[in-house]
Amino acid sequence: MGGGLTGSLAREGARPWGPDGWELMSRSFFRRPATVVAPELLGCVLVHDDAEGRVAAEIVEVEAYMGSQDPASHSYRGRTARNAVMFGEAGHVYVYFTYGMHFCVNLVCELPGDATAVLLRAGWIVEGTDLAIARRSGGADLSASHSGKRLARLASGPARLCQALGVASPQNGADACSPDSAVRVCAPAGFSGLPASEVASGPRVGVSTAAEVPWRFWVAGDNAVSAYRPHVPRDRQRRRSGGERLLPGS
DNA sequence: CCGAAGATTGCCT
DNA sequence: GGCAATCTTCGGG
Repeated sequence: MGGGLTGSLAREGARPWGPDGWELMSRSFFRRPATVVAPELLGCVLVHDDAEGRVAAEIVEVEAYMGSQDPASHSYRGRTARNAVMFGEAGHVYVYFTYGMHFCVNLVCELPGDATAVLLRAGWIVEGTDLAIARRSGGADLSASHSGKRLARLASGPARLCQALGVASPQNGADACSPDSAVRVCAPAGFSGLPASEVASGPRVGVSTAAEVPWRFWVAGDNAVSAYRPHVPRDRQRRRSGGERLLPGS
């Protein structure tokens, strides 16, 4: 196949990512409910520039979080230091830290105070593949041996996407609609979302409340979309070093 | 391929 | 103190 680009495209017939024909998403695009914005972000490209270089990913899986109406949203119980960006201007990036080791990235929607957002769950790297691989493999240079399956996993999952793009706490609050921002979202000129036939939806992943609403959207058939895993409540929190054991005879 | 379990920090009850 | 919008490794099939 071609070979001019640094990354592969997720879909046949898509406009190739490059310097021409792509433009920044407008603020007004994000000033709508997250459930409307979310599916339209599929096919757009998230870009992050830093001292190491540029990595860009086509967005292929997202979830909407609906603020005070949505018990699964970080903003459901009001503003805190952590979620403050969600309560601000649309088009900004809300990055949060979770599970003691991972970052995830959202795009803020609607009007200030609404605190709705779209979580970016998976992407295809379309620029900066070598840097993305280096970041995901902890610095080891494994770029030679990369099958399509392994490439698909590079940014498949919200924390993998952030790691591949180098997005973390310093990027929290960045304005994705500003040409001067390190983090931006772009779309082909005139883009108004993928054809409905290419968009699938279903329940959100890893969410224990409001599991019934189909607010997860993905590019139908895309290899980088994580398989659906229903939420499983924890109860295996025991088991520290030091020999806790199950009761005998139960 | 699949399921189970550990890692590791900060937020919220 | 519990557990999270997760990922990885490891062991078995």
